[in-house]
Amino acid sequence: MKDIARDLGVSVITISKVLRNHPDIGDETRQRVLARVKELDYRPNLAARSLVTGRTYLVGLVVPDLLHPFFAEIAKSLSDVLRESGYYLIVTSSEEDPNLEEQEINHLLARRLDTLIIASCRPTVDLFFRIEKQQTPYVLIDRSLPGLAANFVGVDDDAVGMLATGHLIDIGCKRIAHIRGPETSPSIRRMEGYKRALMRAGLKVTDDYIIAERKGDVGTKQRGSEAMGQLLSLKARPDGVFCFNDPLAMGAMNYALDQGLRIPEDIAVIGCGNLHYDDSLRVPLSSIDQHSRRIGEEAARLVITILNSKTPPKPETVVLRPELIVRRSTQRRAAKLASSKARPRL
Amino acid sequence: MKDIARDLGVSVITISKVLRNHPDIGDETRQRVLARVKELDYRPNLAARSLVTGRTYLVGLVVPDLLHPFFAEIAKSLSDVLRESGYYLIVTSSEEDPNLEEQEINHLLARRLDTLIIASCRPTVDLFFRIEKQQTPYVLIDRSLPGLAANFVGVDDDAVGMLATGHLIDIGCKRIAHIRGPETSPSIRRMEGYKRALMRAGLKVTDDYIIAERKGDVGTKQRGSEAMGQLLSLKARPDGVFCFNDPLAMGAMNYALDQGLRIPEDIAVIGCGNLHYDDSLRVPLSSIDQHSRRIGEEAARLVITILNSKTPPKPETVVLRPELIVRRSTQRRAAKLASSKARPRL
DNA sequence: GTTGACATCGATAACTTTACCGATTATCGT
DNA sequence: ACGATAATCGGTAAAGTTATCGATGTCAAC
Repeated sequence: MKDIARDLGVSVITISKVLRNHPDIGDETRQRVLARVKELDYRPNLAARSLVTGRTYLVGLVVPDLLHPFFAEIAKSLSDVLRESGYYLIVTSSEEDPNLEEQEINHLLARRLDTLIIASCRPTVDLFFRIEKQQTPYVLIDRSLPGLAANFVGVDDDAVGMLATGHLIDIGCKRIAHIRGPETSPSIRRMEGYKRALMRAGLKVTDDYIIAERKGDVGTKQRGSEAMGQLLSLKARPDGVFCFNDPLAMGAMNYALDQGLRIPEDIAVIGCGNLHYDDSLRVPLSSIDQHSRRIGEEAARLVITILNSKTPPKPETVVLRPELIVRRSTQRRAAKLASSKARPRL
Repeated sequence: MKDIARDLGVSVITISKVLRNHPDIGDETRQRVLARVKELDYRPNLAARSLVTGRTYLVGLVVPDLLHPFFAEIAKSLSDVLRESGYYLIVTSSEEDPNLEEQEINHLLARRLDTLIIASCRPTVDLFFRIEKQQTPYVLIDRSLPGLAANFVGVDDDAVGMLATGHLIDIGCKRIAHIRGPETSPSIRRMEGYKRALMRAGLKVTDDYIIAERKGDVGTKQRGSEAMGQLLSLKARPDGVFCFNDPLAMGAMNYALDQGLRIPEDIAVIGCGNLHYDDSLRVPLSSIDQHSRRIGEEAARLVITILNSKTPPKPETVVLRPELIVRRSTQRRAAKLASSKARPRL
């Protein structure tokens, strides 16, 4: 910047103002500066700018697994929306490990990011109080924490459980099992929805029908397969399964099919996530769409709102309504199907 | 830092040295400093550090599509390896648009990132010369550019084409078609491999059998479906198809199956990428594994090597050997199958 | 007692940019 | 012609950290 200023016989401050579209500068000077800037292919040092303005124009994203299409889609839509406002995304994965998550968040805090977006696997709220003490705004996505008044964007997981289970009931299932996810709010809520739907239909909740996620996360597809094995070995074999997410459902379906069972005739299966390949599977998979893209977009919108307001606004909660997508894995009685909009995407 | 220094009656410099494990500091002082640092939950301002050291400990990743599992897997493995060395990843998507890619790279250059990792969709090399002028090291992944001596990590795409096409020939296909990808080096090379394998087997190359990627990227699965439609309308219908990647193959298979064709009996299909769900599809998909995780790991290793060496080392090229994974979509003659190691993952 | 080696700590300057306010000139109404 | 207002530009200081080198103290060796 000094060089340009010297070359043009103006001050460094003038250059700085031109670069930020400050209205102080006359048109002629502005043009001369811009010309020279382009000539030298000059770009201001954003680290120095951050130092004095206190803003980095960086937003941190912490997810449990970048490979999971659900989080990948969120990352993508987040990145798209934030970019339009000049913010960039620095992503990191917690691998579903609370300690790693803490470590990552600590590092991101040191970088003085403008906001954090977190799909947390932490069981307690202490870490988030620390974040608040640092004055760093944050937005929780997908997973909420009890007793924490924070910005949150996610789907109504209670409704997810009810919708999926209710659908299985509608098509005539009597013994409905549930394969759970990791110990976080979505898994808990979806199970509650599952139980409520059963009770509402006069069916009783059987503990044997609820398969918990194991600790060592071995990869959800294989886990789904194992869980289905467990279910099929029961005396009263279930005739419908609601899986926490689609990879689990894939594994579960594979196992059942390999055992010679028919889906949905012998056992119906429904997942959650509505992933892109659901309609291309051995048996196209019914699922609950949780609007992952919109979660990203809403979170981005929230972030921008927060960063544009002088004083931190009070926490906002965005809860999206899940949507039932019926495919063959639950198409047992054609009569009952009102909304069979299997939307083909990508 | 000033506060801590004042509290402890030492200088700011001492604090700084302790924080960076500089050997200058005595054990007792070091402990006192660390205690106070922990007490205040203090973290040094990395923007200021960047300003004076000239390093940001940030690595930029530019990919055409974050949602594509291939790039998602690379992002994940990159992030994992880089984190161990204290580097973080800032990711951005070019949406397969050369102009957007340029814009993104410009922005990343302004941030003075330590290295860029790029899966480029640019047709020319000019932009990369600009990057070199900025002294920012970079590593190309997946896609190389002709006439550019740069660091590169990717798979041997010529071998991919030969391996896939050769496999189709081995199982008895006579009229082998190819659905291409976007106009980048992998697509070009794979087609060359495809042609060479045909010629080597004494089969002739038919232009009608080569379907080019359309400009407006509508989502590869649907594109695969359309391409298959085009192929099936030919007088001499092909009996084998090699698809540029697995999503294309999925779409192609869906269309063929919906038309009542049998896979692989009427038409065999092979893709590339070996994605996690390949073995759960309507017809489990044969594929070429391009070792996406290792691409990320090797790229990360390269980055760390570059950043640890005082002077920029001369460009390194890492070419991985592709691996054939046979599944049902090409299992026509059981005899020929030597390496049917369908590796179940996730 | 002097020398040298080593361990420990600090002073100064620099990195690049921007916020804040003051200075200068031009324009305009009366 | 005068003061007032607006437009345009610049000076000073500050942001939080680190590199470099110099300063001090300790101890052993001769």
